[in-house]
Amino acid sequence: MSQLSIYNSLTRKKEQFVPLTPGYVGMYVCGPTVYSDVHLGNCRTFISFDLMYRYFLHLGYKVRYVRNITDAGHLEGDRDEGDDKFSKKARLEQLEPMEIVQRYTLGFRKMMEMFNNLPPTIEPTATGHISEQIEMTQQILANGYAYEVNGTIYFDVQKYDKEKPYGILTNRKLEDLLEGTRELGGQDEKRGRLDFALWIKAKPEHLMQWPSPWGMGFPGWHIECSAMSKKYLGNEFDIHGGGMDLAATHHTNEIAQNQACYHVSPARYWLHTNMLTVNGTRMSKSAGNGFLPGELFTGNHPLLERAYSPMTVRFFMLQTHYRSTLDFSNEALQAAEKGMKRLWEAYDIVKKLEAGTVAATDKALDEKVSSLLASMDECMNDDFNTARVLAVLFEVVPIINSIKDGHIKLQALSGTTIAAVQTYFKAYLENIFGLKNEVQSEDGKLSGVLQLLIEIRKDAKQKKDYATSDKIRNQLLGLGVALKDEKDGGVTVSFT
RNA sequence: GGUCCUGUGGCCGAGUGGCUAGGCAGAGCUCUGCAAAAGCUCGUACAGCGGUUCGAAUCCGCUCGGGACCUCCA
Repeated sequence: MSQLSIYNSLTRKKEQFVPLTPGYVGMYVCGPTVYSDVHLGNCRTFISFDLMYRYFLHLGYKVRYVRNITDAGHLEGDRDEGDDKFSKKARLEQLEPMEIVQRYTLGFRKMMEMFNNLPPTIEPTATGHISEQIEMTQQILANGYAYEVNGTIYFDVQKYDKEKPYGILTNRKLEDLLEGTRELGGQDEKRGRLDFALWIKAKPEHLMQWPSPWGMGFPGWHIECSAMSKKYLGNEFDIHGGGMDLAATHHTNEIAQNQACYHVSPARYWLHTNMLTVNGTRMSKSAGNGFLPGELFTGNHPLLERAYSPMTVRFFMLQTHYRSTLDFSNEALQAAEKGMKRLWEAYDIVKKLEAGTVAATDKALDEKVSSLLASMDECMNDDFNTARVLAVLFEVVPIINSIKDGHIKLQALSGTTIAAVQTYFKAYLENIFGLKNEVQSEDGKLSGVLQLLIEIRKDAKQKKDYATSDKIRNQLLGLGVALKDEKDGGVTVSFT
């Protein structure tokens, strides 16, 4: 089997994945800022990294997956007169900042659960790691890469860039970056245009503030990830991930902070997921074109024709590679919904197949299926290409359906191959892709009622009383229960 | 302006220089009391123009179009 290779933003190419410690993976993903509901773009990133997390587990790695919760106030802009996001919202809603944090943290976790994302192994909060952030800031100061102005500590980007390339992650030169930045205002206390705050002095009315060697204040945005990744994963770890929009600023600053503090770049592999778009434009908070997952699940949004389930959305995302943009539309979602249904019905058949011990009667077909299955691993190892894995699964589907319909005999495939199909479908659909059947199983009493109706209908059919049999089928369909007559005389029930 | 990404059949989307991606929609056929599902077959797509090559959607150049980042955002 091939080795896993992943695209490293830092080197801009695919590299074979070699963990720092054999058998273990340390992965840090920038989590949400919990001052409002997560929108779907955020969810895409976390679904992408959930997929990677699941795949590492599938490969047998022990994974420490750290995803932070940003619950400490950051400035709205990079100017210190701005309110922080939490206290602003709090005043608006007459709530304590930590009430806001609590509400949206719970909401976020709920959404992650609905999408069937596994929880990270550690989910640290910024406010829970203030002292670590202060310590790191002190060390950066001691190392000479930061300076204090009136109780605020700034990172000295130009000094840093003399020793290490500041724009290494996004392949930019300092001059080019400076060119794109606005002029410093007259009263600005920063020395350099690109300098960013490690610690920010708080005004008395500021709701979230902590004591520090430089007076009361709060941490800058970038330092939390540096401090927490270092604490739980060490100075150097395997993977650091996040959305592409974080690369140029947040991740660039993280690398600079870690280098300035520990003289080493934190992560070996930097993974960035691409944006979700609506009508070709990026979905974002500031653009106001974002969907909330809840709106999607209820269909309650002007752009949505109807509701789409969490698994439909997850499947929809898996049909695209994580580094490609994905455009959102009703048509595309409906296509995904149908495709997933087809795949899942085939999976239901697969589960019921009885793997014999006989050799394959159709050698060619047996080999074809085997090689299809093997290619799934190849696709996944090629930078988590879920789109191709799905394509392969869909190529196996007609074979499965043909076995069910009797076009292909079960014995055409060897028992080993049948068992492999079962293993692969389960591994990929459930364990790696994290899909689950959303149809609620009917409870005992209703099941009995349904069974009765099916029997009455069967009797009617035998008497060629099609008026009655069609009435039962049509009315049940109207209630969301679809009956399908199978060739063998049986009936398949599915819920819509 | 700088740094990049991107343009694939009606829609969504993979794609290693040569072999059918796949899904959805559409057409035909088979099965079927009908329906649904399923199976089989079908579109001969790669923005345009040049170039490299025996051969390019895939490499190079130019043109046109779309997008991202450079400012809070996954």
